[in-house]
Amino acid sequence: MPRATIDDVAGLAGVSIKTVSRVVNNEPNVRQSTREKVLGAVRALNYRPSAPARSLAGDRSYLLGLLYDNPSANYITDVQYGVLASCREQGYDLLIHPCDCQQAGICEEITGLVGHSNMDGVLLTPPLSDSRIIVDALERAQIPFVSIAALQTGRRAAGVVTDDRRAAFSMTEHLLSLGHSRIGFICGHPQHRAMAQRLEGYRDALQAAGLAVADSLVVQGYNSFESGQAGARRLLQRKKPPSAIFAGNDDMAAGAVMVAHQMGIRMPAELSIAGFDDIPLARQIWPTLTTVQQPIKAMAQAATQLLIGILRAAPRTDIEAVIPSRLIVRESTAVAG
Amino acid sequence: MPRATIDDVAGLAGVSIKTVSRVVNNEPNVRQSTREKVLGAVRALNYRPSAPARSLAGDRSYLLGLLYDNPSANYITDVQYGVLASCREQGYDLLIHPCDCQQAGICEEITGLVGHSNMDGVLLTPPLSDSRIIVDALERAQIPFVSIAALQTGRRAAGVVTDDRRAAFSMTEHLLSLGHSRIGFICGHPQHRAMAQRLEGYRDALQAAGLAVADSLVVQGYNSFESGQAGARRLLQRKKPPSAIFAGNDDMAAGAVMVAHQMGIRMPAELSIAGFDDIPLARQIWPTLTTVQQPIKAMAQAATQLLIGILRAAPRTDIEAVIPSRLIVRESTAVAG
DNA sequence: AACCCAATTGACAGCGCTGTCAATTGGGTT
DNA sequence: AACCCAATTGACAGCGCTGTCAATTGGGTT
Repeated sequence: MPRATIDDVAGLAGVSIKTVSRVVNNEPNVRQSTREKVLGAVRALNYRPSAPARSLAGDRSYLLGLLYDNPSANYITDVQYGVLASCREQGYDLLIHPCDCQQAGICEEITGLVGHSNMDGVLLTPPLSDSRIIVDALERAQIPFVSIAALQTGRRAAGVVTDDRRAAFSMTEHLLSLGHSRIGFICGHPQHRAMAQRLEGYRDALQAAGLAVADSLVVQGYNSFESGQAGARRLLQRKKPPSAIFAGNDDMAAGAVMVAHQMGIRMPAELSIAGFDDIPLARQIWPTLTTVQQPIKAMAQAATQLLIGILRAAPRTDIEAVIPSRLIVRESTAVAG
Repeated sequence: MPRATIDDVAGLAGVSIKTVSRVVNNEPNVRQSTREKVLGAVRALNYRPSAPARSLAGDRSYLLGLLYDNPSANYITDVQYGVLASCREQGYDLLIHPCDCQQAGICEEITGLVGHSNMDGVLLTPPLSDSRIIVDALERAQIPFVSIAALQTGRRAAGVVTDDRRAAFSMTEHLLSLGHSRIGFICGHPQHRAMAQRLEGYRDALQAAGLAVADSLVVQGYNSFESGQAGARRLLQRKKPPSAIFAGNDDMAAGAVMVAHQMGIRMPAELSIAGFDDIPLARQIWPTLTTVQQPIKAMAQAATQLLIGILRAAPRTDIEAVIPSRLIVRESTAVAG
């Protein structure tokens, strides 16, 4: 049997299609008895509104986009999970779009994608959320968006963040409390604002402890496992290597762990390593990683709710929701040897 | 300026909207000169057909769904990547839908999802592809689908697989050639056909080498890291533990590696461990995993192409494309000590 | 009882395409 | 030159909804 349409429901309930539409969309000003009659017919016919018809008539698609940069694979799974949870709850569907942040014409690609699938709005993850040209392009094209990341300064937009700086501060304190005074730091990608915040938190804690921030103990990474390996190698080959390494994310920390294994350095006895994010990998390598549990799913959910709210109501802007993260101590950190 | 419609293009090109439609959809029987005139207007106006309007009028949505079971996170990233690549190429969008295979009412949930978003077809990954009730439901609802997995026996359907049995055979041979004669095996989920194939390959190789398949060396796992840990613990606590462990996938192999670390067993000197899939994790743990590189992205791409082909042409069924996989030897396997 | 006005309901156009089928075109054939 | 027929083009309905605005309802008020 073919799918029931709004006309079928209206016929069975003995009302006009407009009234069915009102009930289905939870609009006000429908008598309770009428609402029940319609809902009965909806159930009887197993009616589900046609998404394209709604979309065409109502000029909104109930479709959100999730844009992300390719390599961030480990992190994005959790983001997807959170976003989908909120989408389903609210009757939205989700299109995912990995894209290459660096690529020429990325802005046209993104606005093209959004236009073609006519999404109602998009969710942005770092590093896309940190790109001025991409955010500019979205604003110019008047595409509603929410960042799952810190807002760019001076931007009228909405975002959901965690307290990166404070969490990095706590992690550094943790290492200091274990007696480490030479703590290496592997920075994340220089263009990711969250990564800059984490470096700040590290610096703050050292200063608060009265220690100098040695340039030789801070190396540049690029968020990837491989860049973590490279960074750790540089740190561990110094004349006076650090007794602890704090990496800007878990992927890089895992790379550092790998290098330590290869160099025959025992962890945590001879070297403590800490990460940030608490991706599944943090529990799957040995020693398991002490890290900062970032509530990625919760952040993604909150961002999605925010976006849907913006789509429904008048655009509220300048919103930055902060969801706190917490320290998880596992096997990779211990008292300095 | 508002988005250009088919009428705008028709007006500018001086033809009817039907002709524009023909050109845009690459239909035959349009004079070359007309086609060029229309394409010129399309470019001039930056015209992009409205997805919902097409969908409503043409009764197809250019939307595919990718269904997968929640926990398979590590594997699904690659699948998504491959599927998306093919989708973009062909002008399709992708909706992703994690779902819980075990949950009551899963069939209604799936057909509901597909109906609501009115997808043209769906891609199935294991274990969904191995569930008779789910595949039955899709067939009953006449939803076109392709499995990124072996077909269920006796089923008229299409799927893309790799040569699981032969690859497992090769891996076992590899371990045998290193002098291991007591090789433990951690099975994958009993309801995943691919996992059963891998066990068969392991058995084949032992038999081919004239060795008995000891029941005590085969333990049941459930694909997860944790189940790999449990399985490895059981194997290594035997009076005569194996000198090598072959796990049905990399997640379980990684779990085994973790257990060996915790028990103070040196790898690969005292214990060789091998996995299957070559997920990123295989390179991120220490020692790096010897494994079977499954061409997941290629399989996903092939499956997507197959599905789109089926949607376009008359439904071809009974197709099983086989994409070969290959052995990757890393640090986790070595000559028996 | 007549009236009023907010609450409720419905008629109908129109969103931007594709499918159907009829009309037109134009080069080859007699 | 008249005709024919495949190739090409176009007219128009209709997909299933929502938005707009007008019509109706019905309880409170005078």
